[in-house]
Amino acid sequence: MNRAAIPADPPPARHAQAIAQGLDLLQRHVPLRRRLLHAGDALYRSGQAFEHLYVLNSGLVKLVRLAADGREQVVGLQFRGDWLGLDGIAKERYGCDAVALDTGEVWVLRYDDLLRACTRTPELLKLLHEAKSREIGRERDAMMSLATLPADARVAEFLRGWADALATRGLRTDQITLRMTRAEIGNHLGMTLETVSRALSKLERGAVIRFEEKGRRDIRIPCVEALGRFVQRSLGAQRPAAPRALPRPPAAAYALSA
Amino acid sequence: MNRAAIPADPPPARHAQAIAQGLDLLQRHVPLRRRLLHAGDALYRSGQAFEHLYVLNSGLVKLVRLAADGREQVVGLQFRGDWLGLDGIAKERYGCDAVALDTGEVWVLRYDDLLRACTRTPELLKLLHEAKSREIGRERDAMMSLATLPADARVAEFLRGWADALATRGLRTDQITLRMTRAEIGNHLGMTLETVSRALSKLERGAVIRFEEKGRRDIRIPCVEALGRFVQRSLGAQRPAAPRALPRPPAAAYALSA
DNA sequence: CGCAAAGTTGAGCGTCCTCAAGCAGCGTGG
DNA sequence: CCACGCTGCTTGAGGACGCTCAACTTTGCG
Repeated sequence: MNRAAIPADPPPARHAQAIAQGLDLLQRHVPLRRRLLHAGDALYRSGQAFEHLYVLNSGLVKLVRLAADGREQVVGLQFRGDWLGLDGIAKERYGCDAVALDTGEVWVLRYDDLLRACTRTPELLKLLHEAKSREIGRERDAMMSLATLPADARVAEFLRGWADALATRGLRTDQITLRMTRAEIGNHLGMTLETVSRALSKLERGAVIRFEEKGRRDIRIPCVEALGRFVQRSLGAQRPAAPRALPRPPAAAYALSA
Repeated sequence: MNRAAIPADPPPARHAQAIAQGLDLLQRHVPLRRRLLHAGDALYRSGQAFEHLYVLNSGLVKLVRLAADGREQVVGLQFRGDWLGLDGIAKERYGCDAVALDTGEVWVLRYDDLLRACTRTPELLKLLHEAKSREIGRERDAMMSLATLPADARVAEFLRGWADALATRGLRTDQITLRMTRAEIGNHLGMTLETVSRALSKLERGAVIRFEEKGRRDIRIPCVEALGRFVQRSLGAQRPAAPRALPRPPAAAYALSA
């Protein structure tokens, strides 16, 4: 039926409340340790034995995956309310480094404690399931960005995603302080630092963003929608319509019901 | 400590048994419906209300994500034992299309049935958690491939991943039947169909793969390790050492314990 | 004040995309 | 049976996007 019409995400900033409630639920039902983070601190490292899950209460954490051959990539950024270490459950070893990019606080909980608490408090289990599900979805968006967007648009999309993350948490979205170097951003987005720099300059020339004076890491976003429009424009320039689309199957074989 | 030394994955084909056991556990404790799949059948569509989870018993399914602007991408392939629909839990709507690429059988289970069963049979819950965790890890590998490898190597890595998936399921890995067109592969890997074709030709010239006569979709892989070596070589050609590495922080701030 | 790290910008080049032509497999119908 | 058309695949030529290399500026810190 309504294929393209993906329903809009839930209300604007009711999310923020949901996150606060989730955190509250956690702290009331699961034994946890609070740990203060400073930029550069590692929560855990790739290959380390999995034992704890982490929930970020404040601050910003990057996830860095490293391959056996030495390649490494920033595969994700985590904000308040996000869970860390979920990828360690399957193999009983973490699959990434988790490194703080800013001061903050993380809640450390033993995985078995959490599971125990879940049996008593089913809402907790729901919280955990949703966190994982969300992570999967987010990663797929990142993949799609890498696979289908030109460099400029990828940077714009990255900023839009960051702004969204802030909005979801009830914070102002007209100003972002990037706590990463151009090299880190480039690594995350699959491009070089020079390309990131040029893309940002181009966004500035197009009045989509503005640099706050002093330091090129504070970015002002007058209008978040303009970022989305910039992405659209890059897409439209490539092809008249339906960029890189797959040939759609005959739309048959719905067979939704029994 | 042992940073780069990520421990090798569990024994060779004990995995196959683990998958079979998982499926058995499922079928014994969760009410499920079996559904036969034919190539082109859609299990579910993006935006549809989430209600069921699916576990693939045989066959091959692709996950296609579609963005609001019409872009779409094959974000994953699922084999026997894999779970489908996990991304629907958070938003209560599926985030992808799941389309069969081959004949097969999928087990359909109501999510709430599963959760109920989990309270009685904790191993089931463990199974579910692991499936999600594995999915997260797999997606990050895909991201890294997109972000850090040149086109040729991406294709090689794709084949290696496919062979791995077969090996994990106790199947022979010296022969792969690609059930996708070059366009689909290219879409998945973020390149055009022509580039896929050229990459495959190059792999053939390098004797890393061979085409089975009749149809260019059956690929023979004399030696899986050769694929990995091909990736390494593409990497080495780019830079003398440490391709696209991040500047590693002072390695301080371990603070593992209390 | 001076050095190191981060960022910007330009010039040249390589990888990959675009466009185009040709071929192979396959089902349909005369 | 073969002509026909259709879809999928391969290969080549040319061009564009993004990478490499390099010079320079700015910021931050001892």
